[in-house]
Amino acid sequence: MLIKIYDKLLNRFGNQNWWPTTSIQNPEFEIIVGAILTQQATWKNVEIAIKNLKEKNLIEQKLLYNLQTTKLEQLIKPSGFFKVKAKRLRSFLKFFIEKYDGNLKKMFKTPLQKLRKELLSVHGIGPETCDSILLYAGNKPVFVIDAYTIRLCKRYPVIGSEKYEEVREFFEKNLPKDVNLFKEFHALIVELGKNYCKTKPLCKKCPLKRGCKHAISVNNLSVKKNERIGR
DNA sequence: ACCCAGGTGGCCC
DNA sequence: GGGCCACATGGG
Repeated sequence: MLIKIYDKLLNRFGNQNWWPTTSIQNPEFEIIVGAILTQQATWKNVEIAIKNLKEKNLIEQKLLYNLQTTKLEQLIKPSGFFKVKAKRLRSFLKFFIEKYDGNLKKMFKTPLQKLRKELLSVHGIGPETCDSILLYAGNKPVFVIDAYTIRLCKRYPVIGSEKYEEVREFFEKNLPKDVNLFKEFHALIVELGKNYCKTKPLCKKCPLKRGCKHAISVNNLSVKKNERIGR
């Protein structure tokens, strides 16, 4: 059933090729930085912040950790919540450097569930950021759940849960264990959410709406006016 | 002038 | 366990 939704979304929106990176020398690390910076922010703003870091060649674990906090704050300012995010980046870097010597291969060699627990215990890394790191930087078969996915579950009650862990397990158990599929599916759900699942009623072209040419049987995925998700 | 974004932690009950 | 709040910039 989930794979059917995936097909509809892929057919409608096309391949998203997540995670977007520009770095050739340290793309996985850039993904981790982006995963923290994109918390409750638009990707456009995160791109500016990453560009600022990149211009100073700071997409590198130890260089970034050695940077003064106030300097870091100024560079990531466009991504919003900049003081909080500077602190969160530094908590991750402290963990990453002290525990794994800033070595990505070493970190991702850790047994998945153990690493997941470690990441979740880092200040500022919650379930979505943690799983984004595991999936997109570490290529681990972990499905990323976000506010859009929860929204989808509310309106398409195949899962019967709106709790992060339960929804994640449902997706992981009911899809082929395919990292690239996980990457694309999550990206497509975000694309759907950005286009159709916000406060406005669903557009006629929504692939999850009845009557649409890509329709599946979903009653109503629209969000009530003034409904707030994720806070 | 609102409202929102690829969340998270703290505090309260 | 759930409900509310702060955090902050840039775009619609």
